Amino acid sequence: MKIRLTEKGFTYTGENFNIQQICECGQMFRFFVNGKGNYCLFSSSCFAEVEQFSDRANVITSTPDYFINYFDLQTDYSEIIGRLNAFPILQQAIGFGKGIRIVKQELTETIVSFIISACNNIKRIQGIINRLCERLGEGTDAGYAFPSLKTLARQDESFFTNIGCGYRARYIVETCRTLHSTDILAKLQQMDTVTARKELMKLKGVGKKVADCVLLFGLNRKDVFPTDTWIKKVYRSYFQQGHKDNEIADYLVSLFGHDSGVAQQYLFYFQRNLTNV
DNA sequence: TCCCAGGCAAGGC
DNA sequence: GCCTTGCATGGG
Repeated sequence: MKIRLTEKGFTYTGENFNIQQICECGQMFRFFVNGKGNYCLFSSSCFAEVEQFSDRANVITSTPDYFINYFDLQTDYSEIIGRLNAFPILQQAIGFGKGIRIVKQELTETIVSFIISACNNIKRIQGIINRLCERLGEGTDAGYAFPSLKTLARQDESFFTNIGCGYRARYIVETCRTLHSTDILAKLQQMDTVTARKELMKLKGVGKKVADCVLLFGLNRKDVFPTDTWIKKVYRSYFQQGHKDNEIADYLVSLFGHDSGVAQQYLFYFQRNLTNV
């Protein structure tokens, strides 16, 4: 068994799990490194501290079931890697970040977080989301939960402006109220990827890129390739040229199929760490 | 300082 | 449809 429950949480023994890479590959925003050098992360109302070793990881948490699902531990990433290694640039990126896994985040948190991410930098995104949780989230001994949809839908635009959302404030207000007053969230789970994307893009502040991030990180649809400024750099450096910006995502999905989302994260992490450190 | 950041909506054609 | 522009804010 790769997963063993312990008195403090659980231990995962196996390949393809590196908590630094999982946190830093751009899919989540609520994490920090504590005094012991351990990555600590919040998701929804759950908290975990992870001790990383070369052959295993100890996940210290009061909600092990949540994080066993969250870390996508039932998926065998070596199979995905085996297929992606056929592409030389992927082989290189996987060599750099083979411990990445696609996490399964709660839908509302994913939608709000990635609306905030638009035309923003990662430090500032993290700051805004932390303030959002501090002001509206339920307090626990570990920190603050992500606010409930009900609480979010009750805020007016000035609240989101005051925590630094800028012009995204009105998008968040409108989208939270829509999510709260309809059953879109439940319906999204049942839709195929293309239909779900169209539905997501009806939400204010959600375009193609944000929708694809929600599909990947919130609905665990791996047949999408969120294409942002970093991925455009990757495309221009390593792939066949000639596609317009709005054609790149479809082209990359045509190459990587149901492994697209995982490929995207390997390449994103690779590109950011090559050029941004 | 000035440029840019995991884009999106709205308006013009 | 496709292309351009404005947008709040703060990190580097």
